[in-house]
Amino acid sequence: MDYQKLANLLFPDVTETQDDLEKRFPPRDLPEGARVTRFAPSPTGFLHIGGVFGALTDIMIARASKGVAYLRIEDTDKKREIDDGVSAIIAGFDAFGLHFDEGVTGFGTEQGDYGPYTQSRRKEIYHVVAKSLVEKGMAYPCFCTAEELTKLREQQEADGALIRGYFGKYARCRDLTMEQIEANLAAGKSWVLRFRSDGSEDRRITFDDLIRGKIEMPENIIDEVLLKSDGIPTYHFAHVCDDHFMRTTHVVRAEEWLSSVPKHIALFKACGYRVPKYVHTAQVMKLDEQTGDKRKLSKRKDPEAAVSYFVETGFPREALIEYLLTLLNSNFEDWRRANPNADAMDFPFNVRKMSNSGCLFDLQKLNDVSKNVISHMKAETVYERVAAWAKQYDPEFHAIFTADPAFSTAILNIDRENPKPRKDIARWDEVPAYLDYFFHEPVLDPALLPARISRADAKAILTAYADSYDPSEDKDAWFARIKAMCPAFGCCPEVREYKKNPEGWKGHAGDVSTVIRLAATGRTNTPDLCTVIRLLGREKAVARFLAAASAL
RNA sequence: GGCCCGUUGGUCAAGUGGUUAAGACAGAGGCCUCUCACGCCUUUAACAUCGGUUCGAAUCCGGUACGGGUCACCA
Repeated sequence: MDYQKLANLLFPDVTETQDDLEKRFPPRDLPEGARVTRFAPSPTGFLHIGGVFGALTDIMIARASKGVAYLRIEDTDKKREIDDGVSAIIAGFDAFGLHFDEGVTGFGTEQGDYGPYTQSRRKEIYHVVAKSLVEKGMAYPCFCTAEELTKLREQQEADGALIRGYFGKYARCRDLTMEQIEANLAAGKSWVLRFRSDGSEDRRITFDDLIRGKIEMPENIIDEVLLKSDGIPTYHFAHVCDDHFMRTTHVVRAEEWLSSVPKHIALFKACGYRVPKYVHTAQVMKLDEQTGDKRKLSKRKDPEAAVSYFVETGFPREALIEYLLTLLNSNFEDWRRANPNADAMDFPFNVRKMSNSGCLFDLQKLNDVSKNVISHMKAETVYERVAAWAKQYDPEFHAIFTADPAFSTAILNIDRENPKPRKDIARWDEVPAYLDYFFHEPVLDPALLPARISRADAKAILTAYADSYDPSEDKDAWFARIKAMCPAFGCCPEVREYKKNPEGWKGHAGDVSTVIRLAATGRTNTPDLCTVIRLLGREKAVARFLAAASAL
């Protein structure tokens, strides 16, 4: 067989050689030990939480080694592609403040010297490599139709073949003569380019996965499709070409790819490329409420799988990143405690600390992380974030919340910016209900009054308090006055004393303040009441006391 | 089914032959306290299983079970 002739027949337009490509995409000039990673999604749907997980891994690995992380779009499957797939990915990363150093940076925009970073724009590159493989006799055209392949599969199943696929004696087109190929081509038959595997089923290969360690597998024997009939490469071939010429050092991908590594190694070797390091990450799972089993987080079944869920519910982006980092490297939490104000991106990430088993996505833990993150924010920041969230997802609240920014900021500042800040808020969508009583007149539910306090007493307490309320009092003076009011209503000024002798009193200072709290806010639990009332303003507060009193 | 990966408390996990088997979230109890939240203290709870190697095994080896992945002109 004259492979050179076959190569020219198959790829008449290809004039470049692999050497040309090597010159076009020279090795990167990076410091010793710098790692080049890539995140390579397909634009087939919304950005998945697993995508953020993977991208974050790429970025952290690159950052910790002063390397490069780039974004490549793998749009080789035209059938599954959706229209705004790329923008969904970009917007998703943007929402979480994740930025790549290189690659696709926006809608139709790219940056970096190793592009294009969109596979559909790299056809010529793949064809150069494909042609060279044909020249070396390592790839051949296959004219089998879909029906023939289906039949082949059925035959193998019927035979109970242990290994299934296009290989060995099943590979009908593997040994076509030049005349047969020319005839098929002349007849206009469509063809794919297949790898001519020289693997053997009783040889095994070993490789190192940075997370899983040494792995041994049977050698690849399948004549994998390299180029589909439309000339677009399959994932396998594109992976090899791109990661070589984009000079990727570490291929980070989900563990579902683990079993195709032998295929990829065979291809790298056939092309004469150095095999990159592999990092196969465990998948993010969730607990199926129906079956009680752990299972892969699914785009269809689990709304929280889409990153848009976190945007809509209003988890701050930092919280999701922090949570993901704790999943990625469990010592992140220790580091965070030691460096409470550091940028999460400066965390010294270690690939080897990554877990090798799939973890459940734990919303409760995210909640906790988020409360901590928010508690460390300044009131102004919280205000801005809530306003931005509400603008899109709760316009009605947005209107009242932003009507008086100084007031809204002040109420968000209660018990904030001190060594033990409150941790009431985990997500922005909790804020409207949390701050409700500042914006709407509360209704006092008599059922919430302390059982020890009669309605008549409550009414008297409120009337008396409305009269004497002095907004200039600080916390101590404020509570001192509450205590001073107690004896008039048969209540004990000191809770501690009351507890020692509950029989001697109708109630205690806490009960009195509960009545006031109910009148002012309609709730039994609120942040520091003194501040709440002061922020309400004397007029409004007194009006609430009197309204509640008359309702009793 | 073949091949591969995995399995430490409810969850995330530390741990690489000798530990009272960390820590965090969640749960329970308590302290603090005007309520709540915060903080602090206490507490419940785990090495899938069976064998082997070893003076000694969560750690090494093998079998079993269970979970996950993969076997396309999808990625």
